[in-house]
Amino acid sequence: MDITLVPEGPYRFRMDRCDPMRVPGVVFATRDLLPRSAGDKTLEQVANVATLPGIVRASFAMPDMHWGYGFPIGGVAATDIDAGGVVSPGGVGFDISCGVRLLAADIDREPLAPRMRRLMDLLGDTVPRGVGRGGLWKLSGRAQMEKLLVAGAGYAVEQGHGVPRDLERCEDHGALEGADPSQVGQRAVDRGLQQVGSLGSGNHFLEVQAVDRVYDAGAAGAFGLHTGQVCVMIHCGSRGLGHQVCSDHVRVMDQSLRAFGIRIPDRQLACAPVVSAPGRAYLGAMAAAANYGRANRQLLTQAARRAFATAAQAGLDLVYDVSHNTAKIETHDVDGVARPLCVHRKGATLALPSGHPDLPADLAAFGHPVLVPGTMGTASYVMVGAAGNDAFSSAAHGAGRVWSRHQALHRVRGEQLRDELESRGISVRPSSWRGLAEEAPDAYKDVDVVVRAAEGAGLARPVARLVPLGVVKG
DNA sequence: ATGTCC
Repeated sequence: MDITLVPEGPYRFRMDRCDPMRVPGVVFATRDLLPRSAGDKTLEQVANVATLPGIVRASFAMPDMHWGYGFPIGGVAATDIDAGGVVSPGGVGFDISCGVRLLAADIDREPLAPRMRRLMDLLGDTVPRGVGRGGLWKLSGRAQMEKLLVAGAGYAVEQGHGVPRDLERCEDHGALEGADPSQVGQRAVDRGLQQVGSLGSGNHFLEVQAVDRVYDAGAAGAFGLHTGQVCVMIHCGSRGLGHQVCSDHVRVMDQSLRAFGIRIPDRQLACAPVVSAPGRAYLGAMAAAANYGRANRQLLTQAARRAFATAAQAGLDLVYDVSHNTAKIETHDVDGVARPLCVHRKGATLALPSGHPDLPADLAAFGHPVLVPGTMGTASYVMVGAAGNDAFSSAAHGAGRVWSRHQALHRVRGEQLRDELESRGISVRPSSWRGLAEEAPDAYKDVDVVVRAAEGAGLARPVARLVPLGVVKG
Protein backbone atom coordinates (compact mmCIF):
# COMPACT_ATOMS: atom_id res chain seq x y z
CA MET A 1 0.00 0.00 0.00
CA ASP A 2 1.13 3.52 -0.77
CA ILE A 3 1.56 5.47 2.45
CA THR A 4 2.43 8.85 0.99
CA LEU A 5 1.10 11.69 3.13
CA VAL A 6 -0.39 14.71 1.39
CA PRO A 7 -0.55 17.91 3.47
CA GLU A 8 -4.12 19.17 3.77
CA GLY A 9 -3.39 21.91 6.29
CA PRO A 10 -0.78 22.80 8.90
CA TYR A 11 -1.88 19.99 11.21
CA ARG A 12 -3.48 17.51 8.85
CA PHE A 13 -2.26 15.00 6.27
CA ARG A 14 -4.26 12.82 3.91
CA MET A 15 -3.28 9.30 2.94
CA ASP A 16 -5.08 8.69 -0.35
CA ARG A 17 -7.10 5.52 -0.67
CA CYS A 18 -5.59 2.73 -2.72
CA ASP A 19 -6.51 -0.96 -2.78
CA PRO A 20 -7.21 -2.69 -0.49
CA MET A 21 -8.01 0.43 1.59
CA ARG A 22 -11.75 1.18 1.67
CA VAL A 23 -11.33 4.78 2.87
CA PRO A 24 -8.44 7.25 3.01
CA GLY A 25 -6.27 7.82 6.05
CA VAL A 26 -6.19 11.14 7.90
CA VAL A 27 -3.23 11.93 10.13
CA PHE A 28 -3.41 14.93 12.47
CA ALA A 29 0.17 16.06 13.04
CA THR A 30 3.01 18.34 12.11
CA ARG A 31 5.99 16.89 10.23
CA ASP A 32 7.86 16.76 13.53
CA LEU A 33 5.15 14.73 15.24
CA LEU A 34 5.11 12.02 12.57
CA PRO A 35 6.81 8.75 13.53
CA ARG A 36 10.42 8.88 12.33
CA SER A 37 12.23 5.82 13.73
CA ALA A 38 13.52 3.40 11.13
CA GLY A 39 11.12 0.51 10.63
CA ASP A 40 8.27 2.23 12.44
CA LYS A 41 4.93 0.77 11.30
CA THR A 42 2.52 3.40 12.65
CA LEU A 43 1.51 4.85 9.29
CA GLU A 44 1.30 1.40 7.72
CA GLN A 45 -1.12 0.57 10.53
CA VAL A 46 -3.24 3.62 9.68
CA ALA A 47 -3.50 2.24 6.13
CA ASN A 48 -4.20 -1.30 7.37
CA VAL A 49 -7.09 -0.09 9.52
CA ALA A 50 -8.58 1.59 6.43
CA THR A 51 -9.14 -1.91 4.94
CA LEU A 52 -11.54 -3.03 7.68
CA PRO A 53 -15.02 -4.06 6.49
CA GLY A 54 -17.61 -1.33 6.98
CA ILE A 55 -15.14 1.45 7.86
CA VAL A 56 -16.54 4.90 7.08
CA ARG A 57 -15.04 8.34 6.40
CA ALA A 58 -11.37 7.60 7.14
CA SER A 59 -8.83 5.83 9.32
CA PHE A 60 -7.67 8.58 11.67
CA ALA A 61 -4.49 9.07 13.70
CA MET A 62 -4.15 11.60 16.51
CA PRO A 63 -1.01 13.75 17.00
CA ASP A 64 0.27 11.44 19.77
CA MET A 65 0.12 8.38 17.48
CA HIS A 66 2.60 5.55 17.81
CA TRP A 67 2.99 1.91 16.91
CA GLY A 68 0.52 -0.45 18.58
CA TYR A 69 -1.04 -3.91 18.34
CA GLY A 70 -2.87 -3.97 14.99
CA PHE A 71 -4.22 -0.43 15.23
CA PRO A 72 -1.85 2.42 15.98
CA ILE A 73 -2.16 3.91 19.45
CA GLY A 74 -3.88 7.22 18.76
CA GLY A 75 -6.01 5.49 16.13
CA VAL A 76 -9.70 6.20 15.57
CA ALA A 77 -11.91 4.18 13.22
CA ALA A 78 -15.68 3.86 12.92
CA THR A 79 -17.55 1.09 11.13
CA ASP A 80 -21.15 1.12 9.89
CA ILE A 81 -22.98 -1.50 11.94
CA ASP A 82 -25.76 -1.95 9.36
CA ALA A 83 -23.29 -2.37 6.51
CA GLY A 84 -21.31 -5.33 7.84
CA GLY A 85 -19.08 -3.08 9.94
CA VAL A 86 -16.67 -4.94 12.20
CA VAL A 87 -15.41 -4.56 15.72
CA SER A 88 -11.75 -5.34 16.33
CA PRO A 89 -10.20 -5.91 19.78
CA GLY A 90 -6.96 -4.50 18.38
CA GLY A 91 -8.86 -1.24 17.85
CA VAL A 92 -9.45 -0.97 21.59
CA GLY A 93 -6.18 -2.36 22.86
CA PHE A 94 -5.21 -4.83 25.54
CA ASP A 95 -5.85 -2.36 28.34
CA ILE A 96 -9.59 -1.98 27.82
CA SER A 97 -10.94 1.31 29.23
CA CYS A 98 -7.53 2.52 30.21
CA GLY A 99 -8.22 6.14 30.99
CA VAL A 100 -7.67 9.21 33.06
CA ARG A 101 -9.49 10.79 35.96
CA LEU A 102 -8.83 14.29 37.23
CA LEU A 103 -9.69 15.41 40.77
CA ALA A 104 -9.63 19.02 41.92
CA ALA A 105 -8.44 19.68 45.48
CA ASP A 106 -9.85 22.47 47.64
CA ILE A 107 -6.31 23.60 48.39
CA ASP A 108 -3.69 25.54 46.39
CA ARG A 109 -0.06 24.54 45.92
CA GLU A 110 1.40 27.11 48.35
CA PRO A 111 -0.49 26.04 51.49
CA LEU A 112 0.03 22.40 50.51
CA ALA A 113 3.81 22.76 50.11
CA PRO A 114 4.77 22.15 53.77
CA ARG A 115 2.54 19.06 53.80
CA MET A 116 3.61 17.60 50.46
CA ARG A 117 6.23 15.25 51.91
CA ARG A 118 3.75 13.63 54.27
CA LEU A 119 1.08 13.50 51.56
CA MET A 120 3.43 11.78 49.10
CA ASP A 121 4.61 9.31 51.73
CA LEU A 122 1.00 8.46 52.53
CA LEU A 123 0.06 8.09 48.86
CA GLY A 124 3.20 6.04 48.28
CA ASP A 125 2.25 3.72 51.14
CA THR A 126 -1.44 3.34 50.27
CA VAL A 127 -1.75 3.33 46.49
CA PRO A 128 -1.33 -0.28 45.28
CA ARG A 129 0.79 -0.60 42.16
CA GLY A 130 3.22 -2.79 40.25
CA VAL A 131 2.91 -5.84 38.03
CA GLY A 132 0.61 -8.52 39.39
CA ARG A 133 -0.10 -6.68 42.61
CA GLY A 134 -3.45 -6.76 44.40
CA GLY A 135 -5.80 -3.83 44.92
CA LEU A 136 -7.75 -2.02 47.62
CA TRP A 137 -10.98 -3.98 47.20
CA LYS A 138 -11.01 -7.78 47.20
CA LEU A 139 -14.21 -9.08 45.63
CA SER A 140 -15.91 -12.13 47.13
CA GLY A 141 -16.37 -14.06 43.89
CA ARG A 142 -17.91 -14.18 40.44
CA ALA A 143 -21.37 -13.04 41.62
CA GLN A 144 -20.01 -9.81 43.07
CA MET A 145 -17.71 -9.32 40.09
CA GLU A 146 -20.70 -9.51 37.73
CA LYS A 147 -22.39 -6.65 39.58
CA LEU A 148 -19.26 -4.56 39.22
CA LEU A 149 -18.90 -5.45 35.53
CA VAL A 150 -22.45 -4.25 34.83
CA ALA A 151 -22.48 -1.07 36.93
CA GLY A 152 -18.81 0.00 36.91
CA ALA A 153 -18.05 3.05 39.02
CA GLY A 154 -21.75 3.07 39.98
CA TYR A 155 -21.33 -0.23 41.81
CA ALA A 156 -18.24 1.08 43.60
CA VAL A 157 -20.17 4.17 44.74
CA GLU A 158 -23.18 2.05 45.75
CA GLN A 159 -20.85 -0.01 47.93
CA GLY A 160 -19.59 3.12 49.69
CA HIS A 161 -16.51 3.85 47.57
CA GLY A 162 -17.33 7.40 46.60
CA VAL A 163 -20.23 9.84 46.42
CA PRO A 164 -23.11 10.00 43.91
CA ARG A 165 -21.78 13.25 42.45
CA ASP A 166 -18.73 11.36 41.24
CA LEU A 167 -20.91 9.54 38.73
CA GLU A 168 -22.16 12.80 37.22
CA ARG A 169 -18.56 13.48 36.32
CA CYS A 170 -17.85 10.15 34.64
CA GLU A 171 -18.15 9.47 30.94
CA ASP A 172 -21.34 7.36 30.54
CA HIS A 173 -22.07 8.03 34.24
CA GLY A 174 -19.40 5.48 35.12
CA ALA A 175 -20.83 2.48 33.28
CA LEU A 176 -20.69 1.66 29.57
CA GLU A 177 -24.00 0.17 28.42
CA GLY A 178 -24.24 -3.33 27.06
CA ALA A 179 -21.88 -5.08 29.46
CA ASP A 180 -22.34 -8.84 29.29
CA PRO A 181 -20.49 -10.53 32.16
CA SER A 182 -21.30 -13.96 30.76
CA GLN A 183 -18.82 -13.20 27.96
CA VAL A 184 -16.03 -12.54 30.47
CA GLY A 185 -14.22 -15.83 30.96
CA GLN A 186 -13.44 -17.34 34.34
CA ARG A 187 -9.73 -16.74 33.94
CA ALA A 188 -10.36 -13.03 33.37
CA VAL A 189 -12.65 -12.89 36.42
CA ASP A 190 -10.08 -14.72 38.55
CA ARG A 191 -7.36 -12.30 37.51
CA GLY A 192 -9.60 -9.35 38.34
CA LEU A 193 -10.99 -10.40 41.73
CA GLN A 194 -8.00 -9.09 43.67
CA GLN A 195 -7.04 -6.07 41.54
CA VAL A 196 -9.84 -3.50 41.90
CA GLY A 197 -8.16 -0.36 43.17
CA SER A 198 -4.63 -0.78 41.80
CA LEU A 199 -2.60 1.22 39.31
CA GLY A 200 -0.75 -1.59 37.58
CA SER A 201 2.48 -0.70 35.80
CA GLY A 202 3.82 0.82 32.58
CA ASN A 203 2.60 4.35 31.95
CA HIS A 204 0.04 4.24 34.76
CA PHE A 205 0.37 6.69 37.61
CA LEU A 206 -1.28 8.81 40.26
CA GLU A 207 0.07 12.36 40.19
CA VAL A 208 -0.36 15.35 42.43
CA GLN A 209 -0.37 18.34 40.08
CA ALA A 210 -0.94 22.07 40.15
CA VAL A 211 -2.78 24.24 37.64
CA ASP A 212 0.03 26.17 35.99
CA ARG A 213 -1.97 28.13 33.48
CA VAL A 214 -5.58 28.64 32.44
CA TYR A 215 -6.34 29.24 28.74
CA ASP A 216 -10.14 29.27 28.88
CA ALA A 217 -11.45 30.83 32.08
CA GLY A 218 -15.06 29.93 31.30
CA ALA A 219 -14.45 26.24 30.75
CA ALA A 220 -11.90 26.06 33.59
CA GLY A 221 -14.47 27.60 35.92
CA ALA A 222 -17.11 25.10 34.84
CA PHE A 223 -14.63 22.26 35.39
CA GLY A 224 -13.79 23.68 38.85
CA LEU A 225 -10.19 24.66 38.06
CA HIS A 226 -8.17 27.81 38.78
CA THR A 227 -4.48 28.78 38.58
CA GLY A 228 -2.44 27.50 41.52
CA GLN A 229 -4.96 24.84 42.41
CA VAL A 230 -3.82 21.37 43.40
CA CYS A 231 -5.20 18.42 41.41
CA VAL A 232 -4.82 14.67 41.34
CA MET A 233 -4.59 12.84 38.04
CA ILE A 234 -5.10 9.08 37.98
CA HIS A 235 -4.16 7.06 34.89
CA CYS A 236 -4.93 3.35 34.95
CA GLY A 237 -6.97 0.66 33.26
CA SER A 238 -8.59 -2.73 33.66
CA ARG A 239 -5.50 -4.66 34.78
CA GLY A 240 -5.33 -8.41 34.20
CA LEU A 241 -9.08 -8.69 33.60
CA GLY A 242 -9.10 -6.43 30.55
CA HIS A 243 -5.93 -8.02 29.22
CA GLN A 244 -7.46 -11.49 29.49
CA VAL A 245 -10.72 -10.37 27.83
CA CYS A 246 -8.75 -8.97 24.89
CA SER A 247 -6.61 -12.12 24.55
CA ASP A 248 -9.60 -14.45 24.75
CA HIS A 249 -11.66 -12.61 22.14
CA VAL A 250 -8.76 -11.96 19.74
CA ARG A 251 -8.28 -15.74 19.63
CA VAL A 252 -11.95 -16.35 18.84
CA MET A 253 -12.05 -13.68 16.15
CA ASP A 254 -8.80 -14.86 14.58
CA GLN A 255 -10.46 -18.25 14.13
CA SER A 256 -13.72 -16.84 12.76
CA LEU A 257 -12.19 -14.58 10.07
CA ARG A 258 -12.56 -17.21 7.33
CA ALA A 259 -16.16 -17.97 8.22
CA PHE A 260 -17.06 -14.31 7.72
CA GLY A 261 -14.95 -14.01 4.57
CA ILE A 262 -12.88 -11.20 6.08
CA ARG A 263 -9.46 -10.49 4.57
CA ILE A 264 -7.11 -8.31 6.58
CA PRO A 265 -3.48 -7.34 5.95
CA ASP A 266 -2.41 -8.08 9.53
CA ARG A 267 -3.72 -10.81 11.84
CA GLN A 268 -3.51 -8.34 14.73
CA LEU A 269 -6.56 -6.71 13.13
CA ALA A 270 -8.66 -9.80 13.89
CA CYS A 271 -12.28 -8.69 13.89
CA ALA A 272 -15.86 -9.80 13.36
CA PRO A 273 -19.03 -8.05 12.24
CA VAL A 274 -20.66 -6.14 15.09
CA VAL A 275 -23.80 -8.04 14.12
CA SER A 276 -22.42 -11.55 14.68
CA ALA A 277 -21.98 -13.88 17.63
CA PRO A 278 -18.27 -13.16 18.16
CA GLY A 279 -18.81 -9.44 17.56
CA ARG A 280 -21.58 -9.20 20.13
CA ALA A 281 -19.66 -11.40 22.55
CA TYR A 282 -16.59 -9.17 22.37
CA LEU A 283 -18.57 -5.94 22.71
CA GLY A 284 -20.38 -7.32 25.78
CA ALA A 285 -17.12 -8.45 27.36
CA MET A 286 -15.35 -5.24 26.36
CA ALA A 287 -18.05 -3.09 28.01
CA ALA A 288 -17.77 -5.23 31.14
CA ALA A 289 -13.99 -4.79 31.22
CA ALA A 290 -14.47 -1.08 30.59
CA ASN A 291 -16.65 -0.92 33.67
CA TYR A 292 -13.97 -2.71 35.66
CA GLY A 293 -11.52 0.00 34.63
CA ARG A 294 -13.93 2.72 35.73
CA ALA A 295 -14.51 1.05 39.11
CA ASN A 296 -10.74 0.74 39.44
CA ARG A 297 -10.29 4.51 39.07
CA GLN A 298 -13.14 5.07 41.52
CA LEU A 299 -11.38 3.01 44.20
CA LEU A 300 -8.09 4.82 43.64
CA THR A 301 -9.98 8.10 43.98
CA GLN A 302 -10.98 7.05 47.48
CA ALA A 303 -7.36 6.25 48.36
CA ALA A 304 -6.36 9.73 47.22
CA ARG A 305 -9.19 11.29 49.22
CA ARG A 306 -8.10 9.49 52.40
CA ALA A 307 -4.51 10.62 51.96
CA PHE A 308 -5.53 14.22 51.26
CA ALA A 309 -7.88 14.28 54.26
CA THR A 310 -5.17 12.98 56.57
CA ALA A 311 -2.12 14.83 55.30
CA ALA A 312 -3.64 18.05 54.00
CA GLN A 313 -7.11 18.35 55.54
CA ALA A 314 -8.28 18.83 51.95
CA GLY A 315 -11.07 17.36 49.87
CA LEU A 316 -11.07 16.18 46.26
CA ASP A 317 -13.91 16.73 43.77
CA LEU A 318 -14.06 14.75 40.56
CA VAL A 319 -13.53 16.96 37.51
CA TYR A 320 -14.02 14.18 34.99
CA ASP A 321 -13.20 10.55 34.14
CA VAL A 322 -12.49 9.56 30.53
CA SER A 323 -11.64 6.22 28.95
CA HIS A 324 -9.23 6.37 26.03
CA ASN A 325 -9.33 2.68 24.98
CA THR A 326 -12.87 1.78 23.91
CA ALA A 327 -15.21 0.77 21.14
CA LYS A 328 -18.57 2.50 21.51
CA ILE A 329 -21.83 2.36 19.60
CA GLU A 330 -22.57 5.96 18.63
CA THR A 331 -24.71 7.73 16.07
CA HIS A 332 -22.84 10.00 13.67
CA ASP A 333 -23.73 11.75 10.48
CA VAL A 334 -22.09 10.05 7.50
CA ASP A 335 -22.67 11.64 4.08
CA GLY A 336 -25.69 13.47 5.47
CA VAL A 337 -27.31 10.41 7.06
CA ALA A 338 -27.34 9.56 10.79
CA ARG A 339 -25.79 6.10 11.05
CA PRO A 340 -25.18 3.76 14.01
CA LEU A 341 -21.43 3.28 14.12
CA CYS A 342 -18.96 1.27 16.15
CA VAL A 343 -16.32 3.87 17.01
CA HIS A 344 -12.94 2.48 18.01
CA ARG A 345 -10.81 4.89 20.01
CA LYS A 346 -7.45 3.38 20.90
CA GLY A 347 -5.41 5.95 22.75
CA ALA A 348 -7.93 8.60 21.84
CA THR A 349 -10.45 10.48 23.94
CA LEU A 350 -14.07 11.35 23.29
CA ALA A 351 -14.20 15.10 22.68
CA LEU A 352 -17.82 16.15 22.25
CA PRO A 353 -18.40 19.79 21.30
CA SER A 354 -20.54 22.17 23.34
CA GLY A 355 -24.26 21.56 23.12
CA HIS A 356 -24.06 17.79 22.77
CA PRO A 357 -26.92 15.99 24.59
CA ASP A 358 -24.58 13.46 26.23
CA LEU A 359 -22.87 16.19 28.26
CA PRO A 360 -23.75 16.94 31.90
CA ALA A 361 -26.09 19.96 31.94
CA ASP A 362 -23.57 22.30 33.57
CA LEU A 363 -20.87 21.41 31.03
CA ALA A 364 -23.14 21.58 27.97
CA ALA A 365 -22.16 25.16 27.21
CA PHE A 366 -18.45 24.23 27.11
CA GLY A 367 -17.97 20.70 25.78
CA HIS A 368 -16.58 17.35 26.86
CA PRO A 369 -13.47 17.50 29.06
CA VAL A 370 -10.44 15.92 27.34
CA LEU A 371 -7.69 14.83 29.72
CA VAL A 372 -4.21 14.68 28.20
CA PRO A 373 -1.60 13.28 30.57
CA GLY A 374 1.96 14.21 29.62
CA THR A 375 4.92 12.78 31.46
CA MET A 376 6.06 12.87 35.08
CA GLY A 377 8.61 15.56 34.27
CA THR A 378 6.69 17.85 31.94
CA ALA A 379 3.02 18.79 31.97
CA SER A 380 -0.50 17.51 31.44
CA TYR A 381 -3.46 19.30 29.90
CA VAL A 382 -7.16 19.66 30.31
CA MET A 383 -8.75 20.35 26.95
CA VAL A 384 -12.34 20.56 25.75
CA GLY A 385 -13.97 19.14 22.62
CA ALA A 386 -14.13 21.47 19.62
CA ALA A 387 -16.93 21.83 17.07
CA GLY A 388 -16.35 20.49 13.56
CA ASN A 389 -14.17 17.54 14.66
CA ASP A 390 -14.61 15.06 11.80
CA ALA A 391 -12.71 12.28 13.63
CA PHE A 392 -16.03 11.33 15.25
CA SER A 393 -15.33 13.86 18.02
CA SER A 394 -12.05 12.34 19.17
CA ALA A 395 -8.85 13.91 20.43
CA ALA A 396 -5.34 13.05 21.60
CA HIS A 397 -4.94 11.10 24.85
CA GLY A 398 -1.36 11.85 25.88
CA ALA A 399 2.13 12.74 24.73
CA GLY A 400 2.82 9.55 22.76
CA ARG A 401 5.98 7.48 22.94
CA VAL A 402 8.95 8.15 20.70
CA TRP A 403 11.41 5.68 22.31
CA SER A 404 10.52 2.04 22.76
CA ARG A 405 10.68 0.76 26.33
CA HIS A 406 13.87 -1.06 25.34
CA GLN A 407 15.45 2.14 24.03
CA ALA A 408 14.42 4.02 27.18
CA LEU A 409 16.02 1.36 29.42
CA HIS A 410 19.21 1.63 27.38
CA ARG A 411 19.39 5.41 27.74
CA VAL A 412 18.00 6.19 31.19
CA ARG A 413 18.78 5.00 34.73
CA GLY A 414 15.80 5.02 37.08
CA GLU A 415 17.77 6.18 40.13
CA GLN A 416 19.27 9.08 38.20
CA LEU A 417 15.87 10.10 36.84
CA ARG A 418 14.44 10.05 40.36
CA ASP A 419 17.26 12.35 41.58
CA GLU A 420 16.75 14.69 38.65
CA LEU A 421 12.99 14.98 39.23
CA GLU A 422 13.41 15.42 43.00
CA SER A 423 15.95 18.20 42.39
CA ARG A 424 13.29 19.95 40.31
CA GLY A 425 10.85 19.68 43.22
CA ILE A 426 8.87 16.71 41.88
CA SER A 427 8.44 13.98 44.52
CA VAL A 428 8.75 10.47 43.10
CA ARG A 429 7.39 7.27 44.64
CA PRO A 430 8.38 4.61 42.11
CA SER A 431 7.28 1.02 41.97
CA SER A 432 10.46 -0.14 40.24
CA TRP A 433 13.59 1.56 38.87
CA ARG A 434 13.11 -0.18 35.59
CA GLY A 435 9.51 0.99 35.27
CA LEU A 436 10.57 4.53 36.11
CA ALA A 437 13.31 4.52 33.44
CA GLU A 438 10.91 3.19 30.79
CA GLU A 439 8.64 6.15 31.44
CA ALA A 440 11.34 8.81 31.32
CA PRO A 441 10.03 12.16 29.99
CA ASP A 442 12.53 11.96 27.10
CA ALA A 443 10.85 8.76 25.90
CA TYR A 444 7.80 10.83 24.93
CA LYS A 445 6.86 13.54 22.46
CA ASP A 446 6.62 17.08 23.83
CA VAL A 447 3.08 17.25 25.21
CA ASP A 448 2.94 21.02 24.63
CA VAL A 449 3.55 20.39 20.93
CA VAL A 450 0.99 17.57 20.81
CA VAL A 451 -1.63 19.80 22.43
CA ARG A 452 -0.87 22.64 20.02
CA ALA A 453 -1.34 20.20 17.12
CA ALA A 454 -4.62 18.90 18.54
CA GLU A 455 -5.79 22.49 18.82
CA GLY A 456 -4.53 23.45 15.38
CA ALA A 457 -6.20 20.41 13.84
CA GLY A 458 -9.52 21.49 15.36
CA LEU A 459 -9.89 18.42 17.57
CA ALA A 460 -9.99 20.14 20.97
CA ARG A 461 -9.02 23.43 22.66
CA PRO A 462 -6.75 23.83 25.70
CA VAL A 463 -8.43 24.79 28.97
CA ALA A 464 -5.64 24.42 31.52
CA ARG A 465 -2.05 23.26 31.83
CA LEU A 466 -1.07 21.19 34.86
CA VAL A 467 2.45 20.62 36.18
CA PRO A 468 3.54 17.70 38.37
CA LEU A 469 4.31 18.14 42.07
CA GLY A 470 4.55 14.47 42.94
CA VAL A 471 4.16 11.17 41.15
CA VAL A 472 3.17 7.76 42.47
CA LYS A 473 4.37 5.54 39.66
CA GLY A 474 2.85 2.25 38.56
C1' DA B 1 -0.77 -2.85 28.65
C1' DT B 2 0.05 -7.85 30.85
C1' DG B 3 0.68 -13.26 36.81
C1' DT B 4 6.12 -8.81 30.66
C1' DC B 5 5.57 -16.97 27.57
C1' DC B 6 0.41 -21.72 29.23
